Amino acid sequence: MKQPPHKPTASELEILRVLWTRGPSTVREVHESLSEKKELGYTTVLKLLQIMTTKGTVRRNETQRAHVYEACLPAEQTKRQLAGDMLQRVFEGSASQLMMHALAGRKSSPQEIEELRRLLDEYEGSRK
Amino acid sequence: MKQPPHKPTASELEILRVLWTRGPSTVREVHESLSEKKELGYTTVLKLLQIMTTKGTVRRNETQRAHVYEACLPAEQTKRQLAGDMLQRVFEGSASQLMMHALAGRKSSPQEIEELRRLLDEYEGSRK
DNA sequence: TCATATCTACGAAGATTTTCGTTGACACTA
DNA sequence: TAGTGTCAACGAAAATCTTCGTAGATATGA
Repeated sequence: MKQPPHKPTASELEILRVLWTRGPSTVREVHESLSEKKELGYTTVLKLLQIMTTKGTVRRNETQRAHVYEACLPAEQTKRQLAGDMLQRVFEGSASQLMMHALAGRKSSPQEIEELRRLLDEYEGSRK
Repeated sequence: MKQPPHKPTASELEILRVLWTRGPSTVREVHESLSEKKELGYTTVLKLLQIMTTKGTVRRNETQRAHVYEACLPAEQTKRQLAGDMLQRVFEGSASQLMMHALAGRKSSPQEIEELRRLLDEYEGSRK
């Protein structure tokens, strides 16, 4: 059966972000990367990766002694899922509301605003 | 001391949404509102509201036998916090990325796109 | 007043998440 | 080959979340 992709927890997301940027990595590599930001035991990362393996969030290559893990889904897809989930759960599906609240309380550069406009044009163009 | 507002859990958010739309409500009212969507015990809702009270997410008026609960923070503020949190945790602070992923995989009406443009103009205007 | 309904408080079970310690296998090196 | 370091597996503790049953207080109505 094909189960819907699990929504990653906060910790799982941190690990996924490492895998997305580094590409396939060993536990040690993921651990070192995360350690730059906060203290975290090696076996904690290992356990997380093992759990994520059973959940199907990541897969691993066991041909080396140090198994090599990688995300099953591309970053784009998971991010889209997360954004879509919040869109429904918090903003009743209104992208405008989401955007408005995301922009509020932070400083966006004029470049970013310009980029957003460009994206809107692009999105509109792609669907006509 | 002033503690940072707790990030509501999934269930707490469902309750908050009821309180935001209905305004101050009793447990029964919240329960009935939620029951339209899914089955849920009365005491479950009661317990949630009690927990949220200790967390400071909601406050209650106990002058009536049926206590009346209301959200401590306005919807706007909590939504902004949730959107900002995801912006950081998932999209490295890039609003463009967030919007792109939110728009992907769903159909936005031309009206919504127009609304987004309007919001950008407004946002830009407000900060010059 | 007595039965019934409504309400809060309490506690607790089960699930999930987050975190590690320990153990035993394996590999490198002096 | 003996010692040292690295690795995965396992189990489990602690925290948090989700759900509800039960008990006791309070109101209502016949």
